[in-house]
Amino acid sequence: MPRRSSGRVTLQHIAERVGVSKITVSRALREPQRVSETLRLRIEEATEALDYVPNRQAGALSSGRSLSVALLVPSISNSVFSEVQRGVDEGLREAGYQVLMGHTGYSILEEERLIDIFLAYGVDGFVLSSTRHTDYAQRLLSRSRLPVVETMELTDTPLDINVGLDQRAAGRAIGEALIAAGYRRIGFCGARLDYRVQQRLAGWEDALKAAELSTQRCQTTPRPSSYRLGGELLSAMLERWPDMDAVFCCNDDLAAGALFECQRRRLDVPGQLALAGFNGLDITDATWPTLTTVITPRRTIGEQAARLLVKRLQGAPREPSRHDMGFEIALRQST
Amino acid sequence: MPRRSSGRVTLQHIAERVGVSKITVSRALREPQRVSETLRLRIEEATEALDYVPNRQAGALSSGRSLSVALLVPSISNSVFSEVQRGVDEGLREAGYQVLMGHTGYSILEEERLIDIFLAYGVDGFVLSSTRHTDYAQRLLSRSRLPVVETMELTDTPLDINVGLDQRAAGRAIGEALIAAGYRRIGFCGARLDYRVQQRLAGWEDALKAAELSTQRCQTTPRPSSYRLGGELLSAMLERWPDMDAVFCCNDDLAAGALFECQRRRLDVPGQLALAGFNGLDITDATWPTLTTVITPRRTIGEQAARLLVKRLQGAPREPSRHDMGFEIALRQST
DNA sequence: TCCAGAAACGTTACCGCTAACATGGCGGCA
DNA sequence: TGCCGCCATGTTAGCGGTAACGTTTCTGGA
Repeated sequence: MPRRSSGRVTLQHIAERVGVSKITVSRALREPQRVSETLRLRIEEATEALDYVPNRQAGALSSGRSLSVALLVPSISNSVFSEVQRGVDEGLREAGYQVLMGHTGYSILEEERLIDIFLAYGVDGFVLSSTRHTDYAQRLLSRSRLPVVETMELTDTPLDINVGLDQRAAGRAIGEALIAAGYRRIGFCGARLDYRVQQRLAGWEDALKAAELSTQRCQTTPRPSSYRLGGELLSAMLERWPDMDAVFCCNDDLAAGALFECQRRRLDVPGQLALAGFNGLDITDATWPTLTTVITPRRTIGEQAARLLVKRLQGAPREPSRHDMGFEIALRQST
Repeated sequence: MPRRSSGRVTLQHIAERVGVSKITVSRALREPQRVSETLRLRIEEATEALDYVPNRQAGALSSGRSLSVALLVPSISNSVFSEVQRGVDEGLREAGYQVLMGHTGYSILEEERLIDIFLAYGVDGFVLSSTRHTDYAQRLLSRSRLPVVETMELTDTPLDINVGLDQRAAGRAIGEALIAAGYRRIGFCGARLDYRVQQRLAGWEDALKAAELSTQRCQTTPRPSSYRLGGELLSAMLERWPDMDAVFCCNDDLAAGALFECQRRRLDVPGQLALAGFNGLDITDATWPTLTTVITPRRTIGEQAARLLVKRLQGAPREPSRHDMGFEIALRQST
């Protein structure tokens, strides 16, 4: 008993039109050199004439490979990750893979849910943007035996491939840069407080402690980061520590928001207060004054993740590895 | 001859463990009320014990529904679309659908490619963020008979469902607002020049012509929008039309960039030059001075798109419709 | 001339799941 | 008691592809 026929054009339709078997059509489309020239042309013509769209689900079910990869990012609106996404996308597209993106909202539970979903979709690999996962997520991943790239931060215990930068070292470096520039009463302001932000904070503390400076000027909140929040945090800090001469903001959004607040208060930057951000988003190079920041190689991280993943997808053996992509301090007008 | 068994846990494994047939397991998971209480519990237990992950590809292949929907946006880094995405995602998740996102880079050819790909993945519907498509894309969509929502802008000839706002009317409204505020030598600056920007420009011209003002102060470029570009365009405009007293930027990024350029030039905003943006991104409410803009209901558009799509996915009949979600002029400090 | 081997295409049997129909058992009612 | 109908579960036959192996035809060298 035939089920409702979806009206969809299948290999069978093309095969009948051309007068061959469907496996031949399948071959003509996937391995053209294995089919005779004339037949291949006739099949191509029929394929176009019928507007054939292959059914990847069927193909994946049969072959065990879906030619797709899941990319999980914490946030879509955060342009930090859109850069990573581009790198990943570009690298994987070249190799014939489609990237399916999900966003976790900075929650490892949501990450777990997405891993489950994308496993159900039969992806061939994962690019994650963190090194922290739930136990169940780790079990699912290791059980699946799929290649996994953990990005953005570095870890001593990678699940598989790890591509990122040393967030703590970067935090320390910007702290040292501020100290070198002569600032002594340096504050830290952080939002969201995910693991990466905590690492940056730890690095900032490292730098200040090494210079025997006080690390008390530290204002944090679990609220998500935004321009306005940058202004609010800065206001609170100025109230608590009026003598502060510099602030390292855990990301560029906060730094820009803090800068706007300074403008509102007619506070001269960097004359009365120096500001530094983190990531090197476009805005840091556009504001007046331009913002000192830590430029993170997001695009490169994405590309490298893609490159290593493709190697594994094409059969390279699994061997846990860690790739430090570094960072760069950009001293600009705000310090 | 058995093919390589993937090590994957299937319904069959659970069925054997519990001692029933796999269709019963399938039912227990999808329609729990159709299976006896005791059996259901045993099946649930086995499912958890084995970390069963269903194979959606197989399910979709068999049932003809994948419970997934494609959302195509022009750009991921543009936060305008991340808001739309959230609305869509939320609405569809409630109904049990997974959103698969793709980005077209503002190219209808890339959109066509993605439509082809997502059809191959067997999505059950599309949310597009434009009303302009290639002929082939339109053919594919109409052939597929899948529900399609075209968002962001309005059209007189929707493929199916259309949810958006009247970009031209919005452009006209901000033009009129500037005129009402007393400005007479009003410029327009636009980047990318996609269809929506062209509509805003047309609206701006409508307003100026209606007030018998010159529309010559118009600076455009096909380059993608960015903060820096806003500064560059403004510089060029100030050079060509030193008498200009207000500028409507086609989006908030340009407006913010223009504002930064004014700060750099020590040009008082709004005293010497008024600025207006478009979209109502967070930044417009954070800068100093805050930026006048047109607030577009991006989140609402996404939610409404999801709501209408779900209705169709659940069987509502197809009837082309157009939904104007409006906009709001936010007069702030920059004018 | 003969035969091995490659090239070109076909047959069969699945991948994992579900729609549709089939079956057996039990309660309720005339 | 007998029959109807429903509830819980099973059987069969695919969905649209592809892996693996088979068959036929062609080619060329001993």
